[in-house]
Amino acid sequence: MDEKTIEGWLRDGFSAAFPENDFSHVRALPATDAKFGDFQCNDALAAAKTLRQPPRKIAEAVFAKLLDNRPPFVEKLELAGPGFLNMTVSTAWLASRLRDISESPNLDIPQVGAGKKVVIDYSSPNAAKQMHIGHIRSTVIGNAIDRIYRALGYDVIADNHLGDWGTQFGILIKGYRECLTQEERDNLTVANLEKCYVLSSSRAKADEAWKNACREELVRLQQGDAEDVALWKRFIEISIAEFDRMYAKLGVKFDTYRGESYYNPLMPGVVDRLKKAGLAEPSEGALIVRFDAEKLPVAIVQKSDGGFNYTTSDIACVESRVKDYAPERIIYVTDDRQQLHFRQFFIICEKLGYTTKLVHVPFGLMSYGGKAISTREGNLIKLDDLLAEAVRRALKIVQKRTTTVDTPNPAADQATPAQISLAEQIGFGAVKYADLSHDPATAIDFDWDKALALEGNSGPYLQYAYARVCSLMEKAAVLDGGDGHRASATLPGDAQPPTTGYQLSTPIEKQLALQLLQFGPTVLRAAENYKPSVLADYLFQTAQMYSSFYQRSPILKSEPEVREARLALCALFGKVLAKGLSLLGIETPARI
RNA sequence: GGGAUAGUAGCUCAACUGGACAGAGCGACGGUUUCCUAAACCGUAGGUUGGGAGUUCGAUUCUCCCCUGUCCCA
Repeated sequence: MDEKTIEGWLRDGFSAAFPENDFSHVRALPATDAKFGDFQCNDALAAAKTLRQPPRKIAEAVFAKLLDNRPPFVEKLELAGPGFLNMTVSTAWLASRLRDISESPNLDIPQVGAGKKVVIDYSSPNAAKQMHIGHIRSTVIGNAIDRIYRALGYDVIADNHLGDWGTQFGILIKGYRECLTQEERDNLTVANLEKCYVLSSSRAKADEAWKNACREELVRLQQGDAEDVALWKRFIEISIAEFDRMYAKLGVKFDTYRGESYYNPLMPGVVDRLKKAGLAEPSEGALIVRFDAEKLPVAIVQKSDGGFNYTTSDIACVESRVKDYAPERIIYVTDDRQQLHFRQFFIICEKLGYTTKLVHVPFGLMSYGGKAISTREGNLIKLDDLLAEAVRRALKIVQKRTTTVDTPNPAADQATPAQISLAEQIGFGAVKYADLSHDPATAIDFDWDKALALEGNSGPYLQYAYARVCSLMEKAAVLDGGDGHRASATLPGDAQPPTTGYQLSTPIEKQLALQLLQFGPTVLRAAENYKPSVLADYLFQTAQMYSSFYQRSPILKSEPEVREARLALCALFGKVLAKGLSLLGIETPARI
């Protein structure tokens, strides 16, 4: 038994009491209330069902075994209520655990993904359209899952499944030729593409000849007409450049941009395999897959006009990814309207013999004013505009705060580059956190003030907590006779464990220490549940705890030993906070 | 019509997958700056977890039936 793990001891206790059963799942959870101790184990209660015995009796049996074998660092073990096992650990043990975390290169995040590959499919906007607030969720949630999986040691391939193929390109090419000025064509932007699409498609609705012309362009494109293909490529390039501009602001990076067009040539092969496997059958001129056993509606894999659809292209996509990457799992982050579609094509993949774990992470669609976001509703807010407003709001506060401190001349309406950069870190952080702090499943009705909250449970609250830690470290270094640079070396890099040890001399310090121990397990839980919100919530709670501690406990002015110990605790908190925020894609400026 | 998903404080959300008295933020009210950044901290008020039944030591969580919203399929 690893003498540092409570869980090893607990599992041994359970196994000793009930040798027939498997207790590898037994866990020590943080106590729900400090009055119960530091940790609690509920598994004796949970075992009541499988062991068919009263929970209290099971707990008593385990309790006896645990007492026989109690490691020194468990100061107290109590049996409570219907069968809770409550534990109190020694401060020395806690201190040594803090030291472990502090010295661990990944802050004790379990490396469960080592040697495993995972593809994460997210963001996936449509080409030739500007990104709007509805795109935040897939991008930001997907990116956080991406970062979290990397932190767990997974080899992640972030894939942007662009909507770069389909009927809209006939309309676009026709629109490009007829609806734009020469100048607009020469300096083509996504905004202009969007404009000519709107003009062309509305014209197509009213004008049959126009509609046919669009269709003809599409056919030419599909048949590989050099001119149309060149145009299409240009549209895609311009679109990707524009997306990348947004991704740069959001700190998002993809490994590949394999859009729908990439899989287009593979679709006939998919249909062949479906037929051979006996999964697809003809119906009313189309080719369908039935899901009688699963009680799901049929999926069309080839339309009566010979065209394919999403089910087919997504199967082709799985085949392609399995072949190229051999991932252990593929994660799709899309809105929840697509749940049926995913369920269907996951089943098909399974029947085709693919063993790769396929996961759909559905999120609630973002609405605005209670209505779906669409051009037609006239409620479409461009992502660019949202981010600009976020920076504007953050800048207002940044200027108010920093003008007095740094720049004696407040006349400047013009923000300095440093102020703008800071406002971006804060504003973008606020936007991301507003989304990530919610369970992906909840639908969000967009609200400027909520999306850009700067107080309370918000991104800036966490950034502020971090900046205060940095400031504290800097002052400590100065007081120690240094030049103030030690702080930047201390954070976010290496928090030096105190020579005197983490003392944890007050209850709040012990609480904070216990909370910091939960960082690794929390990151794992966030990954297992595909919920960055689990991590966001943890970070907020931790920061609250820290702020409370910071408020009531003098640090720099304490006695040398206490001072050193508290500084170390603060530094470790800072490291955990910075790491956690980085996993959410939120930056941590040292000053704010 | 079938299915998915949600319903928790005035508002926005949590609740570690069945655990101890359901917790935060915002808003409201009241406090805290000769003191390490007040974007902070402390306190008060606010709940029949949509309704009803069931399963068991124990239900916001699981099952069934209603009600309401959103979405998907034909």
